[in-house]
Amino acid sequence: MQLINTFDFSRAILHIDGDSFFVLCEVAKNPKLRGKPVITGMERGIVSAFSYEAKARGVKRAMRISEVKKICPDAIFLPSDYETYSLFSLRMYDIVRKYTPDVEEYSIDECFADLTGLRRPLGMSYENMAAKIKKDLDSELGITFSVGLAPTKVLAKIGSKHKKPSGLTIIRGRDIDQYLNETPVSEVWGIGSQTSSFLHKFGIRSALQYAQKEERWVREKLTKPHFQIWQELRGESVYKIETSKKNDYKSISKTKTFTPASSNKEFVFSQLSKNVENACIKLRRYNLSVKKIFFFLKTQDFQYCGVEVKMSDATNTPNSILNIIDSHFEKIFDSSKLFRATGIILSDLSISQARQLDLFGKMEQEENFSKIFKKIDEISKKYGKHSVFLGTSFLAMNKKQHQSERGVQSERKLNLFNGETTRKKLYLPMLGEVR
DNA sequence: TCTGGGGTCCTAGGACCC
DNA sequence: TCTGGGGTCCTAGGACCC
Repeated sequence: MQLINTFDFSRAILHIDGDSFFVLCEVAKNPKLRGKPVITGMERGIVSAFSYEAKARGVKRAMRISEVKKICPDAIFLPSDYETYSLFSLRMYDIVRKYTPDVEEYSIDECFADLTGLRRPLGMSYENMAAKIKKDLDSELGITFSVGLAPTKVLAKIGSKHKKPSGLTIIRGRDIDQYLNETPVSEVWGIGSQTSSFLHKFGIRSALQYAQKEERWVREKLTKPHFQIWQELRGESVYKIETSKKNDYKSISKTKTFTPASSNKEFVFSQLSKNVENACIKLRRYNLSVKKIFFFLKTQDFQYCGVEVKMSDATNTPNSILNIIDSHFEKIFDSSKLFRATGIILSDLSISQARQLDLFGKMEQEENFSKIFKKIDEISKKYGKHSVFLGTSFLAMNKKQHQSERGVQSERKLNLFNGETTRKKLYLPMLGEVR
């Protein structure tokens, strides 16, 4: 194949991937865990991340905790501690930024960096930069990373995946074919199961076979994202490094599965109510308001039924959303079915702004709610999330809440509530509106 | 993969307009 | 009422990611 890129690095893109990130953060927190089969995700009942020791025993992603106990009785289960992982994540980005400002915070345990043009200023080869960054990360954070260096993002991803854990893989222009030949097309970043099986029909199994297809064929048979991947595989960099920090959302969603499944209408509604409250908390944190909602119920046999509603005015308070949901809830709830989860997706988001009063005083009411929830956000900041919540969420709050939270917070919560009196006093008026 | 939770982007096709 | 041609905007749903 004649690659576009005949020299080693037209661009030097680094991809850094934390090894079993959540678990290694836990080990860094508590060194006694080192060398043991550690598993995170306890609060969800399924495996989220697992140590290499657990992997060696046959533990897999998304496995049920109960399954794990059978094959690995000495496994150590931990709840996810996102605050700690986020701190490690920030430190990871900062260490890489000591070398270049062009860092993309791709996910909690991954980032990309563009090293192009830094050989002279830093006085070292790209290979040495990659090795040094990895060394800094490993030693400063006490956890290991797998690193790939290549001319494009897609190739750098292949590199970091090539040798794990703690690998450093350099894919020079002239090495591309060799690495692509070893990589199944289904493992390429951005090629999922649908596209893989489509490509299989044409005899394309390796990434190399895909990269060698004629441009015309790719353009005709596939869509833009896959065409871009094809370009990237051939060493032509089309994906830029996104250095801007994420500070807004196109959509916000909250879904929660509960066990056992339930056909109790009030209970299912309260689950949804809690999700709505959580989604609105996030909405307000980013100073956003929503105009379109989609809420759904998931039955025990994984059927979804949902309703989408467009609102005439943007809101960021749960009660107005719950009012709407309440008027459509009958349509999707069926007491002869068992439900296992509820969810809400907020889309058509915009920056919240002061609204003008309309003739009917509706806006004024919305403004007042907004003020109330602003206060509630302050209280939550002080006393912990869900120190105050809507009456309609009560059934959902009550149940699991205390197990997963730290004792201190629970106590405070109880004080603030002091039973049901406080809640009723605060929320009965709204409750009346909602139900 | 018998199924947890949170996102993004792209495209086809309909609605509507000239 | 039908026929031509061309454009924009919006939405549903697919596909993919961590």
